[in-house]
Amino acid sequence: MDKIRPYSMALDRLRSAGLRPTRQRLALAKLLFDGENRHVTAELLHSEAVDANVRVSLATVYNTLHQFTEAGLMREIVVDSSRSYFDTNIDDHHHFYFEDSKRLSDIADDEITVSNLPPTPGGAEVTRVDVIVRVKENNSQ
Amino acid sequence: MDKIRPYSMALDRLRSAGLRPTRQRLALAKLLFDGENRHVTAELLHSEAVDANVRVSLATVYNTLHQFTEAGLMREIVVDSSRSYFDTNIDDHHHFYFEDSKRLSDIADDEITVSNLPPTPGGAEVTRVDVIVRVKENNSQ
DNA sequence: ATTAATGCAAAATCTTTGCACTTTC
DNA sequence: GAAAGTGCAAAGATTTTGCATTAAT
Repeated sequence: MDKIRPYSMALDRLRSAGLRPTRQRLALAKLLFDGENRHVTAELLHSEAVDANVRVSLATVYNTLHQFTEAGLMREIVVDSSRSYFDTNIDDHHHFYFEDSKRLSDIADDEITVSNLPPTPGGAEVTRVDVIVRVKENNSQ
Repeated sequence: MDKIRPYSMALDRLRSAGLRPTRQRLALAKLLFDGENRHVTAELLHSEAVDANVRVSLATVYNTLHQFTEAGLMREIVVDSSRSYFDTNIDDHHHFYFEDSKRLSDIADDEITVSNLPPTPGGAEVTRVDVIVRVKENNSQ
C-alpha cells in the first residue's frame, strides 16, 4: 500500500488545481510530474507525448502549460527570447542555463545568496527574483 | 574644445568596433549612445529613427542591434520571451523589470550582492550572471 | 572597382486564436 | 445536455534571410 500510484497523483493534482482531468491533461501531468523535476519547452513536451502515443495537439500543449502555470503547478522561466521554458519546480530557486545545449538546471535557493537588494523604484512590489547563471561548456561543441 | 561632439563620438565608437560608419549605423548609434544609458527593443528604436527622419528598415535595425551586441557595444537582456531588449550599459549590472509597463531599469553591480554561487556543473565556464528583479506597480494600471 | 551594408518582401519561428467537434461532469 | 476542453488550420507577432540595389572604402 506504499506503492506510488502515479495516475491518481496526477489526478489529484489536477482536481485540487480546479482543472478537469481530461485524458490530455492527465497524460501531460504524468510526463511532467512523475519523477524528477523537469524543464520543458512546449515542443519537447509535445514530442514526448507523441512518442508516448498520446494524441494531443501542440496548441493544447501550450494551453495546458499555461493553465498549469496559472494554477501554480509550474512556473515559466525566461532565459532565451526565442522559446519558453516551463519548470515543474515551483519552490524558490534559480538556474544555470547552458547556452550551447539550451538546457536548464536548478540551483536551490540555499545554494546561492542574493542580498542587498536596493529598494524598488516607487515602492513597487517584488514579484520574483530570478538569478540566471549562464554557462558555456568549453569542451565539446 | 571641451564641448561634447556626439557625431564624432558615434563615429569613433563604430570605427573602433570595426564597423563601417554608414548613415544608418551612425544615426542609430546617436540615438543609442548620446545621453543616458538605455534599454530598447528593435521596434522602439526603429520608430525613434523614423520619428527622427532617418530612413532605415526594421530589418536593418535588428541587424544593427545584433552587430553592436557582437561588437561589445551593447548587450542583450532576456526578460520577456516575446521580445528582445538591448542595453547600452555594458558594465556588470542587473535589472528591475516592470512587468506592467514592460520596462527595464538598471541595478548597479554594487547595489546588489550575489554570493555563494555553487560550482558550475562539469566545470562549465560562467558567461554571465543575470539577476532580474521582477516587479509590479500595484498602484495604477 | 571592391567590398560591405541596406531595403524589401518573403520566409521562418514560436505562440495564440476561432470555431466546430468531443469529452467531462 | 450543459459546460469545458480539444484539434486543426489559420492568424499573429517577432525575428531572420535572400537577393538586387546602394553606399563606403
